[in-house]
Amino acid sequence: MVSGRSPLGYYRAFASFGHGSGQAGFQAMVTLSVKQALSGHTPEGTPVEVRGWVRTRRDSKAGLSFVNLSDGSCFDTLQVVAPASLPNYASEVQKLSAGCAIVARGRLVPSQGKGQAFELQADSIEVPGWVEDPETYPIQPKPHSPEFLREVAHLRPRTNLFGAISRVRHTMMMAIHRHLTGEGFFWVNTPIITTSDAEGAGDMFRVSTLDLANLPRDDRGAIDFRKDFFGREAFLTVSGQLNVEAYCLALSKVYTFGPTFRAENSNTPRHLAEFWMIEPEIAFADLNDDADCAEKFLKAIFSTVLEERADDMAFFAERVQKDAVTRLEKFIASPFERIEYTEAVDILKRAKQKFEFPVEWGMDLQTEHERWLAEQHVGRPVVVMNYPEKIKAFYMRLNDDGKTVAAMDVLAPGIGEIIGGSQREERLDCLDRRMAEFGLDPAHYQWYRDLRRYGTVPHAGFGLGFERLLVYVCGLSNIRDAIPYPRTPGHAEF
RNA sequence: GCCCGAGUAGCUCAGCCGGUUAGAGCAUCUGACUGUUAAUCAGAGGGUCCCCCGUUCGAGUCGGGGCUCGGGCGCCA
Repeated sequence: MVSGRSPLGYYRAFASFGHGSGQAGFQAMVTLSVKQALSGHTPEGTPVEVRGWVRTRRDSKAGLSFVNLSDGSCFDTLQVVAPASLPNYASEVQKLSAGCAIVARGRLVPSQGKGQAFELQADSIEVPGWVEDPETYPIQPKPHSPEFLREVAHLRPRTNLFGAISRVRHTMMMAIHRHLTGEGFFWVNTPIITTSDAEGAGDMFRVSTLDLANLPRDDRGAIDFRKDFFGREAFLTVSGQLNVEAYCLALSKVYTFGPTFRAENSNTPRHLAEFWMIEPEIAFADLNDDADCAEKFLKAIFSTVLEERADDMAFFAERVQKDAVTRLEKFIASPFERIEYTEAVDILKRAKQKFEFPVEWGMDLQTEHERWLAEQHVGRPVVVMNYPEKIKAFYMRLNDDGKTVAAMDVLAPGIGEIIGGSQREERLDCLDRRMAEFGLDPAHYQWYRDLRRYGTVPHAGFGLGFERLLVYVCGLSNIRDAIPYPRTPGHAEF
């Protein structure tokens, strides 16, 4: 909504972009988005122009047609009323079908029909873009399966579902930047091309300019990457965390937010080869500070989406998942529970619930365990803290018990793990010991070790897959619908 | 990568134990009707039943192989 702006001010803001302005006694044409047209901020009778794509057309023998127009600016469509007196009424208006691009000019008036407050009484309708074969245009005014729409990823944003997802996606991205900025964070753009296997986080995509048909070889017959573009092996990033730690130990509160790549052969509704990840990192902070940060973060993002995209969220609740709105509201209102990993294992072992996988101290929790904890046992989001050191990454801080590291997972009802984080090992000797245990060559991590040699401090952070969060917010069942052009094993169309 | 399921009109699907010309809703086109709301009513057009091989007098239907899609698991965010 365009709150805090007078109708007059709104009008002025757009009048300068209109046609024929500056003539005395002539009211300038105002180009409005559908959202603006429906907002009620434009004085009745103002000459306006709206542009978009036809969703449906209904003809009336009373001498007019109703054209529902969408331009993506909001969930709702604008009803354009086209009188039979238009010169192109029979030749064009009555031939409009779903997907046609039109420019409609006329006056905004209160609607005589039910279902909308305002409508456009058209003086003219231009059709810059026809649909060449209406019968085979894939997007019809009816529900389509997400599976089918994945085959037409270039046209699916024209549906209610993907329009809503796209707007919520944008709103969430902006909400993340706004929230973290408000908390004093700086956005650090860590590299997309990397030469270190950041944390063994997964298989990596190789970046190379070598001629695959004619690879340079060294003395021993191995591929000579010294001849490659960067003079050594290079890959697409699997995480910006290690790089952002350096900026954390200078700017105190930082985050990465960018594309991330995993070359794993994962064929599930929860995995993408290319996705966006958010990784906040805070200095002078321990695991509890990290959990506080994560809780505040999630609640702020969800609040913003509910506030700014109420129209789209109402659609998800109506058509995708009944409790799409209420569970976010419940999430926001619930203080997170915090339990120790060791305690969680005890609870799971005592649970009457039968699990497919056994629970044993030292094993990572399965999705079924995580969901049972959050949904059945606690009934709200829960942070599980301090996991066995053997199942967690090398950079996580060893606890005093010598058996666990300061790692945390945020588990939410409905999905399981939504955030993973940890306090980082800031002690050089401990870090070196853990790297040795993981078989990592310290020579490849000199700059990372330097951070522990020069002004090291306790610090912590977490990682969050953006599309998984979007799946949760929208109530989707497949992550391939949470990103415009999904990349998965065997798929990089479009 | 492993396991399971599904491919029939533009879309969503029905099609029994193998048997005549493969159906419905929506969409499209034509007409009727109407300030209409995924309008309604009537009619019409629209099919390589995913592909190949096999069994059979006869295959959308049964068997084998392949392809594609979906789900579960693993890896993980």
